Amino acid sequence: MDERRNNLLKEIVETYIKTAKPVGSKALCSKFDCSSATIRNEMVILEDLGYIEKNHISSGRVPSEKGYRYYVKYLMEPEKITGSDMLKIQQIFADNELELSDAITKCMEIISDITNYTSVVLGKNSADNALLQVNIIALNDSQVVAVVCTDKGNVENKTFNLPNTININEVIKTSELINKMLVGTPINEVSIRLESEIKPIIKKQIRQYETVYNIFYDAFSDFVQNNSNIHINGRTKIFEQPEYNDVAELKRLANKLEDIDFIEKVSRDDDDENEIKIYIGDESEFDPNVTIIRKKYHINGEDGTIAVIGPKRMDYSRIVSLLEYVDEKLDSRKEKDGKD
Amino acid sequence: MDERRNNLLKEIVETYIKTAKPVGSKALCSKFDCSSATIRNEMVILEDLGYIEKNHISSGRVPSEKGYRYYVKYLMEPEKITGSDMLKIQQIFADNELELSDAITKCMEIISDITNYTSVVLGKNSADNALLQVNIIALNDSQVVAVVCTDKGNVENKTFNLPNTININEVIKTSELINKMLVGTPINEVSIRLESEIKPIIKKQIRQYETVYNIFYDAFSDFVQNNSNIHINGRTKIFEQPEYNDVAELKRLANKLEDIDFIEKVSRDDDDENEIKIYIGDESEFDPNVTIIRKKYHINGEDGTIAVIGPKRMDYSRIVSLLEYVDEKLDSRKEKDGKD
DNA sequence: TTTAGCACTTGTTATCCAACAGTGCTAAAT
DNA sequence: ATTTAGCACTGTTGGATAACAAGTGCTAAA
Repeated sequence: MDERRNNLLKEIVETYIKTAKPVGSKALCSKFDCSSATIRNEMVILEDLGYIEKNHISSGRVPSEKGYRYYVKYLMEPEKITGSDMLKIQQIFADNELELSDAITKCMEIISDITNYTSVVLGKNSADNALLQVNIIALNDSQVVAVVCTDKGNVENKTFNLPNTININEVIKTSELINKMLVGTPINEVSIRLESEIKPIIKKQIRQYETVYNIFYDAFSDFVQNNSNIHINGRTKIFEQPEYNDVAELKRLANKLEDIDFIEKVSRDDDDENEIKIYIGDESEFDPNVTIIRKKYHINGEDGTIAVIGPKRMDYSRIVSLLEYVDEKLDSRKEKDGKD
Repeated sequence: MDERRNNLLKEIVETYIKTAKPVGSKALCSKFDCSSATIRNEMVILEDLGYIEKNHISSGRVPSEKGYRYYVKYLMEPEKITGSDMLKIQQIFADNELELSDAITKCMEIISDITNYTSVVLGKNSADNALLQVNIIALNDSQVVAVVCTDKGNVENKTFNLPNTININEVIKTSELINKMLVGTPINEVSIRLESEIKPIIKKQIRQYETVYNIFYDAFSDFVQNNSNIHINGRTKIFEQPEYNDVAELKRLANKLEDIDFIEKVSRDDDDENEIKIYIGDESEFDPNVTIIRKKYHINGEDGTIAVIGPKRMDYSRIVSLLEYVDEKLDSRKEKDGKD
């Protein structure tokens, strides 16, 4: 790939990102100071290499996924954030009373707003939380609330109806047992130890131990489920992108964005690396028609993910710059708040 | 309106509900044992009265909002729920361990599923809840979590950073004081009694009583704010309705269903009456292109609203029957659980 | 290696046409 | 007084066709 060919691909990708229309040879000659025929010759090569595609035999060229990937890897230049975008984000972080997770969510709302993409924040990942305390509160003689609290201060609660064959005291005793034995256990391991350590003990003491066991089992599994708090912003913003301008695709995407499993998959990043990651269409397992740009954050002991969902024709450099800027601002917050 | 005319309108509305296509005169003659011309003559009158409309001069007739309203008020007959629908709802209520609000939500999920409409549940209005217990859990020596629980089983929590001039034990003592004196107080009156009864006492015992007082004050006011929990089910189900089968309308509706203000307006029913209410299109202030069917529930001291959002061409009698059936099942639950 | 020129392909748009569904109206029939 | 058959009229729909725009590939000359 000589320089002109690189520049040509870069130009094609960037014009397509801007216009959403296939890029023809004529439109490019002025930029490269040559005739459209020359451009066409080069285009044939880029097409043979798989970086660009045609919709039909006589249409302009559109970047392929491979083309986007190449662009992102080698050609893309960091974009300078505009003053007004910067200002909006700065204002959020200027408000020191705003809790960190709220600030992050607000940032992503802004990003959705100014870019017309959808964004996701996965915060308060309770994976590294440990059990601090479980309380049983009796509402009346047949209903109890189980309140689970972790060392990071995450709290979840669940109400249960007790069959009248079970005495509330038995439930309370079991909770005391858990508080004695399992405090400090990572929250997602509690269920296992509940079975291996608590169950055998209460088996000897409580007749209907299975039911009591289930109460706690449910309470904890509920916790693990509920506590990955995900915020999705501008769910309908992405609908404004021209690629989704037909009914079938719109419905498909709407369903996808409603699907909590999809959103979770998008925002869950088990990798250790901290840099920005880009998933383009079918290349990833997410969705053939979207690109996802994702960044982990780790700040004051709380970690999570921020992600942007847009079309494959996404403004890569802008989003990368914005996410990096948010991250930078997060770092500055770290110095202020950080105690651990 | 003589009987035949009523029957004709009923037939038109019901066929349109079923087919979503304008109803012509020919299709109706067999049902009324007369010629299409006779039907047409009647149709002209129904149109003059404003009950039906034409899309264009030579199209079949479509019910107007006034027509739907008349149908709902005078013509609609209760529909018998099918066995399988009934079974699905029964199964939910059969599970006695399921908390009431979860059961209601599950019901509405089912209804969304089988009808292809969107549904909303507004539950746990804590207005008439009373304080049951407040717990202070120490995370470390500078952070505590205050967990507030009401007699109806609603729980909220809030984390506080303690200035190091305050001893955690002072906070815990205050919580014990509250638990002794204010249990049973309606949750929205707690703040007042906190000031008039608790504050004077801790003033004598704690040097920085103002800060401690503020912690509890914040925790309780937070509670009152946070507790209207809304569930929306099958947000994209309604997209399958043919009336929304074009891009612009689809986007409009999607935006509306994302708008929390809209959803809140839909589900908040300040009226005292308990019967099912039906809001048809522009007739109400909600949205020109949807019908909302809504029912309040009041069960074991917890009250809320269930609502279904569909096209104006909604299957009114089916939804009314389903909502009534859910309500009936809720009542049966009342007898089992209810002790207050 | 570049370029002008040209034939060719495809999508888009407009127009026309016929088939169709359904109406309103009139005049005759019941 | 109702009902109905008949007919003219009016939009909708779908297919065919033509004109046009955008853009390509290829060839031959610069």
